[in-house]
Amino acid sequence: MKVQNKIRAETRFSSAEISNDVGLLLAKLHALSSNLNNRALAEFDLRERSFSVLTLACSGLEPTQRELAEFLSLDPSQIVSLVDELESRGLIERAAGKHDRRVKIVAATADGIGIHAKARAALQACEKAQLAALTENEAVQLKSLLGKALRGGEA
Amino acid sequence: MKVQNKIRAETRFSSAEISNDVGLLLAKLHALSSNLNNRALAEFDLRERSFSVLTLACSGLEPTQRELAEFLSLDPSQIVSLVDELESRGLIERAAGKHDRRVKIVAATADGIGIHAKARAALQACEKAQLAALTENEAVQLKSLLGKALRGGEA
DNA sequence: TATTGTTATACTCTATAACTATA
DNA sequence: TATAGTTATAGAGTATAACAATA
Repeated sequence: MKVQNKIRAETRFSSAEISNDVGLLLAKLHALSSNLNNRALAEFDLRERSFSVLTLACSGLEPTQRELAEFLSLDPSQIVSLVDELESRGLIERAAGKHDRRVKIVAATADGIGIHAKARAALQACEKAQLAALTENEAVQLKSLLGKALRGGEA
Repeated sequence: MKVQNKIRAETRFSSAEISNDVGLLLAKLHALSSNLNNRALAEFDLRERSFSVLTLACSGLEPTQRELAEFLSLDPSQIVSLVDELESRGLIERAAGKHDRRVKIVAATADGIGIHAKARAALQACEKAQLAALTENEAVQLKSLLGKALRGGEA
C-alpha cells in the first residue's frame, strides 16, 4: 500500500537533518493543503487563487487590483488573469475608481456571491479535515504562528 | 514604499474572513520561504528541491529514488530530473540496488558532500532570518505543529 | 516622473499517462 | 501482475520586462 510505503520512508529518514527543515515542512504541508483545497473547489470551477480573489470581491471592501496583488502576495499581472477569468464567467465586475481613474475596483455580482457562499462552506469542511490531527487549540496556535512569522518576514 | 502599501492592504483586509484561512497563510509563508531559500541557494546553483535530494544523498542512508519521492512528496518522474541534473554535475551518483536490480540508490560524491555543507550553512542562516519574528520556543512549536498536521493529513 | 493595469515571455512546478526492465 | 525507473506532455504557478493611460 502506498501510504504505508510513505510512512516507511518517513520513519527511515526521520533521523536525517532535513526532516526538521521549516522550508520542507512548509512545502509539504502547502502542497497537501493546496491539493485538497483545489479538489474541494473543483466542483465550482474555482481554484485557491480564484477563490481568494472572489472572496475579497465579496467582502464589500472595494479592493483595487493593486490591493489584491499586495494582500495575496501575487504579481499585479497575475491578478489580471484571475480577474479576467472570473469576470468572463460573470462572477465579478471591474469598476473604474471614483477618485483615481487608473484604478479598477473589483466587486462580486449576485451570481458570484452565491457561488462563493457554497464554495466557502466546502472549503471550511476541507480545512477542518486537514487539521484533524490537531486539537482546536493547536489549530488556532498554528494559524497564529504562521501569521506572526509572515508579518515578520515582510518587514 | 512598497512594503508600506503591502501593510496597508494587510490591515485594510484584516477583517475579511479570508485572512484567517490556513490555505492562504500556508501559501503566503511557503512562497516567502521558497523565495528566500532559493535566493540563498542560488550561489551554489541549487534550488530547494535539488538541495533536498542532495541532502538525502549525503545522509548515508542509501535512499532509492522511490524513497526520495515518498519522503519529499514528489512524483517519481520529478525525482528523475532532479537526480539527472545533480548527477550530470558530478554531485551525486546512481548505483544499482544490491538485492533488487530495479532500484537505484542515490549517493553523494565527495564534491557533492562539499557543496552540500556550504549550502546547508547558508540555508540555516536564511531560515533563522525567516523566523526572526518568532521566539526560539515559538519556532520549535511551529515546526512541531506543521509536522503533526502533516502526519495526520497523510493517513 | 511615478503608478495602475495590461501584455508578453520564459522558466519552474504539478499532474498524468504510457513505456521498459525487472520482480 | 506488480513495482522502479523513465519519457513525454499539458496545465498551473513564478518572475521579469515593457507598454499605455492616468496621476
